Order: sequence, then structure tokens, then C-alpha cells
Amino acid sequence: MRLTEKEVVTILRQHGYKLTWQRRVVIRTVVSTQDHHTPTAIYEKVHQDYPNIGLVTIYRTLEILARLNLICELHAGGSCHSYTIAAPGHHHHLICSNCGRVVDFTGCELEELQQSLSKETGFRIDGHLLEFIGLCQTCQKETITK
Amino acid sequence: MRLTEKEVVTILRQHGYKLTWQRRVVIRTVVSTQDHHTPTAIYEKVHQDYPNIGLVTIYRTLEILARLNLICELHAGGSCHSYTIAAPGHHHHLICSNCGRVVDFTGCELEELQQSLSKETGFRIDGHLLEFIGLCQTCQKETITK
DNA sequence: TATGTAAATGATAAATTATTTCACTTAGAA
DNA sequence: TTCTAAGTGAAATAATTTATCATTTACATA
Ligand SMILES: [Mn+2]
Ligand SMILES: [Mn+2]
Ligand SMILES: [Zn+2]
Ligand SMILES: [Zn+2]
Repeated sequence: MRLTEKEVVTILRQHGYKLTWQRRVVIRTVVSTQDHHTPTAIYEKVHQDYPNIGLVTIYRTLEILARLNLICELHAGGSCHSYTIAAPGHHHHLICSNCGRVVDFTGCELEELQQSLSKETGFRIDGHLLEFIGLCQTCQKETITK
Repeated sequence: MRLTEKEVVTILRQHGYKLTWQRRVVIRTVVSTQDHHTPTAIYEKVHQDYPNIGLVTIYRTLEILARLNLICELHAGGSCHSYTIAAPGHHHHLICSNCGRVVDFTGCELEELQQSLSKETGFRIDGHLLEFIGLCQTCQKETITK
């Protein structure tokens, strides 16, 4: 079950953030759709009803909501522009969040999950995105010494 | 095993693309590191040795290499700005590539894989990114009628 | 309910990032 | 060597994101 407007508002205030009408409107917009949207898209939607709202406020609000895990950042289908050399065949990546090192791996074994998801939702699933994120050995040591 | 410069070059030419020195330099740069890089980062790296190369060429070359699956686009740790409302607890997303509809799901069961990966690589793994991409029922029908 | 204050907003500017255009250059086939 | 389609880079433009700061506002407190 997804978070409701009320739940989001409550958590936001529990963390000491003020509830401005601008924030409420952004929250309402995000909650009231099953789609995902970019800051610009949300801005344009909101801007129709509230022409005075600023794009910066959208950015700031989304940043807060994301930090509090009240909204999720999506990747697949978007256009991230960070590249690494490929390996042949189906594989995925383990990435060091500190130095950017990338390790390839195979054997994701997601076919079963994909099948059941497809059955439950009626989606025709074309692919998946899987990445692990962490700290490589080198960066772990560095973190300790610091 | 990752692709080598030679392999990338061969496949590039097999697809009818000319091998310019600019393209070779970009390929060499991407191949010669285990990290991932943005177009700007690659540009700055290449630009040191070849001040005449244009940033546009970097973009164009990366786009081609990505389309041919010779390089991989990474997401975790990057900053994609497309959001959807969250659900409580650990969950992931199934996304329609046509209309953007998002369906949440749980039960990724990646702990085992994460364990073995951590053991093999020495990484301390902090999290994972998992998304399925496909077509929702509605968009499947639309595709058929068209 | 009125007041005070820190937090938040939005106008503006600036910085990044990405795309388009087009005259010139070049890889590679013939 | 010649020819030509493909590719390049300079420049302009567009799009996205961040920074600054005077003004406004939420809300705790009196
Ligand atoms: Mn991404
Ligand atoms: Mn998971
Ligand atoms: Zn590292
Ligand atoms: Zn759809």
C-alpha cells in the first residue's frame, strides 16, 4: 500500500518541517497518480492550478521527500549518463559508492520473480535493472583510517 | 570478462560506423578503467591529451556505444530525477516504459546473492537497486491496435 | 488571539548539462 | 588517388539544476 497524503504530511511534520501549502500541493500531486514524474513535470502540473509556485520549491520539496523516503527515485527508462565498459551477455553491476569502481556479475536469477510479477500484474516484462551498491575493499580501509 | 578495445572497435565497424581517432580515444578511455564516468568526466580526461576533441563527439560516441551494448549505463549512486510516491518498507518497482505507470512489489529475495557477492568481491554491500520494466496491460492493447 | 522568529518561498542569476545546426574534414570504399 | 557519405567541432540554443537573497509565512509561545 502506498503512502497517503495524510501519512506523508504527518511524517514531514514529525521531522520538523513546516507544512506550507506549496508542499502540500506537491505531495498531493505525487500521491494522486500511479505514474512517476520529473521535477519539471510536477511543476507544470502544479503550475496550472497554482501559477505562483516556483520551480525551485518543487526541487526543494522533492529533495526532502526523497531523503525521508516518502517518495522513491526511479531509474529504468530514465536517462542516466554514467557509463562503464560492457561485458558480453547478461550481467549486472556492483558499484562502489565512494570510488566508482564497478564489478560485473552474472546469475541474477530473476526469471521466477519476473514470471510471477507478470502473472499478477498483467505486465509484459521486457527487462530488469539490478545493481548492488556498497564500498570496495580499498574504500572500506580508507574509511576506517579516517 | 569485459570487452577489450579491439573487440569494441571490431563490433563498431561491423555495424558500419567509421573508426575515427576520436572514437578510438573515447573507447580506450572507457576500456582502461574499472570506474564509471559521465560524458563530462570522459571529456575532461580525453581533453588533456587531445585538446581538439569536442564534447559533442563524446556524447555522440557514447550514445552509439550504448546502443550497441558496448558500454553499460549505470544508475545507482547517480541522480535520476524521476519520482513516485513511496510505500512502507523494502520494496521495488515495476514500470511501464510507455505510460510510466508504477507498480510496487516486495519479495526481491536478493540477500543470498548479496552475501555471495560480498564474499567473492570483498565489498561491503549497503543496498541494491532493482526495477522491472515492461508494458502494462493498457499499453499492450494500444500497441496491438496501432 | 497576537507576536516573534526561524524556516521557507520565489525572483533572479548563474552554473551545468544536453541538443541542434551547419560548414568543414576525414575514413574508407572504389 | 579520388570520391563521398559519414563524422567532427564551433557556436548557438535549450534544458536542467543550483545558488543567492530580500520577502513572506508557519507555527511555537506568550
Ligand atoms: Mn538512473
Ligand atoms: Mn529489494
Ligand atoms: Zn571504492
Ligand atoms: Zn503503460
